[in-house]
Amino acid sequence: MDYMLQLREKGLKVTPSRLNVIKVLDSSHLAYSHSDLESLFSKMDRVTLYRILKDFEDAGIVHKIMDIDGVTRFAICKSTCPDGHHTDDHVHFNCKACHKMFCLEKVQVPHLKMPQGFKAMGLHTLIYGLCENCSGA
Amino acid sequence: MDYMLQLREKGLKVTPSRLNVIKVLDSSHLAYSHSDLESLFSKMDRVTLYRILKDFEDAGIVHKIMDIDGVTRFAICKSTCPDGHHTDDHVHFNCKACHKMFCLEKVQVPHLKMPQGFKAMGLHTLIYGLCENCSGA
DNA sequence: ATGCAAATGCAACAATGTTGCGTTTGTTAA
DNA sequence: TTAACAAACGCAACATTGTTGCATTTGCAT
Repeated sequence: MDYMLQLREKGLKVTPSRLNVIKVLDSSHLAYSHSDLESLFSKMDRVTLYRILKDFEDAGIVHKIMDIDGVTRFAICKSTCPDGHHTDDHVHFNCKACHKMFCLEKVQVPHLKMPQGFKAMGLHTLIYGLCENCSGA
Repeated sequence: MDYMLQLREKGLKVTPSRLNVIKVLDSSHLAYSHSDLESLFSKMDRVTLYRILKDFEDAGIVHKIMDIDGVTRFAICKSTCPDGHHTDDHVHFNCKACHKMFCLEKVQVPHLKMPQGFKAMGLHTLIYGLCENCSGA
């Protein structure tokens, strides 16, 4: 594992809890809710998990997004984001059936023209529908 | 006012609380948070406000969106949405400075091509940056 | 004016997220 | 290796947001 390296590079101490969280998130392109992770690591304190996710977000290791139901979710940053400032303009897909949330890194979002006076700094695109498993395709 | 008509058409009884809420929302293209409205109508019960907004959403009078900070907000539906099923695919703009949220009805979102197997049913586009007031333009 | 269903207010609860503080642990440097 | 310090952790308490049940009030149709 060079998760240890990755953590140290960001100035974060290597702890079992952090390694567990980063391992799970990095091994899929799904966005996990806090309660997903909480039940996955039942012996970890709830507050510790909040703090780990916050630290990871600040370090640019994960990004936080809202799903269609207003639940906050966390996913690994595949493309390296500059610390603190996430450039995760990629599309997120939320399945209405299984409620999983996918990062669709490859879908390109065209630039949108803003009305006079509005200065865009970034955008979040959330698509909902049926995922590959649930669409029966 | 024909807010009364609008409410009756949707099968909702006309009450002072409902008239107040619909008046505020309809008189701007801003999306209001629950706490915005709560402090605006301080004598209204918190639960009543939740229920009014829920009823309005079900009736297609308002739509609910998340802002950039994960706060749920409500805005009037300008284009008529079919009851219960919102087609509010328009863009929302969140100002990083004043935290206001605008409905940009006129910005068109191009159709995005999904990866194999993913069936899109709708999308939310949230742009953040500086609004006309805060950009100094 | 009357009656009924719908809307409201209140209390209690659940879920999610935050803060403070004492204890434990990772890391650096002797 | 060990000692020391800062960072991370666990726990308790609290804040905010949203939900549910029930008794009371109110809008509206007759």
